[in-house]
Amino acid sequence: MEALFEVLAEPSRRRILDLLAERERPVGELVDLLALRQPAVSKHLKVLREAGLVQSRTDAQRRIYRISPEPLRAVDEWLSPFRQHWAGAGTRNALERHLEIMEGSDVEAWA
Amino acid sequence: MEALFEVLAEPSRRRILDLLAERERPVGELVDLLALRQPAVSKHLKVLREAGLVQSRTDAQRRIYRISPEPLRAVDEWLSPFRQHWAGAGTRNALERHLEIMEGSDVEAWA
DNA sequence: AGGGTATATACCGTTAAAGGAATATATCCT
DNA sequence: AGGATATATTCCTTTAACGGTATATACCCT
Repeated sequence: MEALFEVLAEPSRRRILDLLAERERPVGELVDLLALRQPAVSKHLKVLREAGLVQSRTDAQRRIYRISPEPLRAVDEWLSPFRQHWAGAGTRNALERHLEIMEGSDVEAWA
Repeated sequence: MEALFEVLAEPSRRRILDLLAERERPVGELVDLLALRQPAVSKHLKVLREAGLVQSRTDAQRRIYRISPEPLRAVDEWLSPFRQHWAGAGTRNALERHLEIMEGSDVEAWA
């Protein structure tokens, strides 16, 4: 049981998701696009399948994969608490910075 | 140079970000909250610092850490293409499913 | 049946991440 | 100065992810 974020940590796997977000594709097409051998791609697809991020359907010898993005909601939800910070201290305009200085907060001490 | 998603793949590091999202904290407090020894926590904080996800300020012997969520915007942006799918095939209502069946699409073949 | 194509699985070797113990560094206090 | 506290760093061991080659499986076609 691989955890969602671990699954997404692999760059090739994110690339596969990007490619499948455009349209569904057979394994061979992914192999062509992904500087990886076919077994490596199949293994990544297995991980993605087990994470519920892709689904596959059979077409003769080929397996057509498509995206199944539902689990990504969890990532979106995990981000929620941080979105507030984006509008807050992280991104300050000149006025806000000025007010902080007036109040004596030592912004520059942070690194 | 650690890539953002790799940094976030570590559960303890995400937990640290969650804790710092609530409020800034010294290292010792994180150690208490995180079934990990102090060196391990310091190492995770180093990784988070180098990813620009946290900042630290000195308070006598202590280092107070706070969140710096700007880099998380990249995650948010990466998710964008998938949000459309959430409202699309991923989450279908009864009518949409019915129409697909009428059109002969074989939804059940996917897994 | 047998050969060809497409994908999955098994079995390696290599590499690196993660955590612990020990130690170094920095700061405070008396 | 010297001891105490807080954190960072070094070194080591264990574990597992990743990719490759070789092979198995499944399906097609003649």
